[in-house]
Amino acid sequence: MATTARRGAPLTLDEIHAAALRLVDEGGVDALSMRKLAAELDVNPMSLYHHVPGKEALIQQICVAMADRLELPPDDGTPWQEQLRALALAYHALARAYPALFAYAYAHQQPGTDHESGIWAVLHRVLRAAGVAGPDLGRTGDVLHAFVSGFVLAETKGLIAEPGPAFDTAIDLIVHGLAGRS
Amino acid sequence: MATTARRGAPLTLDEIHAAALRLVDEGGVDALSMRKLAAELDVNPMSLYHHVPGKEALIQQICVAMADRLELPPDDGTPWQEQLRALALAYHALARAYPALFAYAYAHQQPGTDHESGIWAVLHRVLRAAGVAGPDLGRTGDVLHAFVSGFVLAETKGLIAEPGPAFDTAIDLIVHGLAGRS
DNA sequence: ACCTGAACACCGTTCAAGT
DNA sequence: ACCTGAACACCGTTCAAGT
Repeated sequence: MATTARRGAPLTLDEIHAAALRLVDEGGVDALSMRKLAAELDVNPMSLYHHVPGKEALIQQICVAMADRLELPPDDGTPWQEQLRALALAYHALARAYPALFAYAYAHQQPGTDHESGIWAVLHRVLRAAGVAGPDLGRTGDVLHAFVSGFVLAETKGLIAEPGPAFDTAIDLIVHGLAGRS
Repeated sequence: MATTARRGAPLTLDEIHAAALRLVDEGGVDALSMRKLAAELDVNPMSLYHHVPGKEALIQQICVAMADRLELPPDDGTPWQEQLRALALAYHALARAYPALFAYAYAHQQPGTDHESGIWAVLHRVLRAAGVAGPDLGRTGDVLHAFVSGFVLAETKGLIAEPGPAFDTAIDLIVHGLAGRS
């Protein structure tokens, strides 16, 4: 018999990730413990360590799983203002889908790790379309990423009184700021 | 004798806060444990609970202690662009002084708690000077706070490649965005 | 190869007891 | 009033042992 003692099927990394995402979704990152996760999967806590190096690594893994779910807007022919708004909306949607994990990912982000996969390519493409070039490109990209991250983070925390109008205000401010720079 | 068993002087809330800030400063919020804090103060772990309701409350307390150290720029007669920059710089300085705690405070901020004391008054004053009024005032204030918070957070995390120029880019973008709105 | 139980070194916090 | 020791219910993780 190849079946394990307590479960019908062997433990899977995807299974672990799904359960971990569920726990984090329900009670925040603090609610994720290796022991509770194992209980959720009906498995001995130590079995997890055969699929994952440790708790911190597991959290990193579900962070990139979240980042992979970011639906980057395609390069349709629409003006850069609209594409910038679409990108911000995608980021916004991701944060709303995984509020707790998004906040954790932003707070624990490391300089090297590029958790957002292709987001930088899209952002730079849009900025180039807006006429940003040379050394300004990298700086403006960093700034806009920080701005939008800060906004969606604040929004998911309930710190924005009127999220809808405030989102428009935010995008308008960025668009006018980009258009009106010296 | 009024002296305690292990220490010359009785435990003080200020003493606890100072030690907690030191621990967080050295190893991040995760490095703060009631037991390590007690050891640092040469005291039984349980003694802390006579001065503080619990760990989470203690962290909240040192967060407001940090917020109190925010040096808000005075209302000199300088143009609003300059005052906005000064306010952002003050926020920036606070984040650099307490990087770990600042990130924690932003990630765990609650809607009700106004951790930043007078910052909103200053921000709204500057925005009014910039010609923002009516329902735009609250929205724009929320947006700018989130933007600046996001930027200084990213900066303390080392996510901004060129912090100096990027800060200028960020302020310029906001200033032009405010000036050029419809 | 995959899983497990016991064990180690930690946590935050309660409670009854000390002075 | 302030402090303490023992205890409870948790953690993450190592390690040797099972199949």
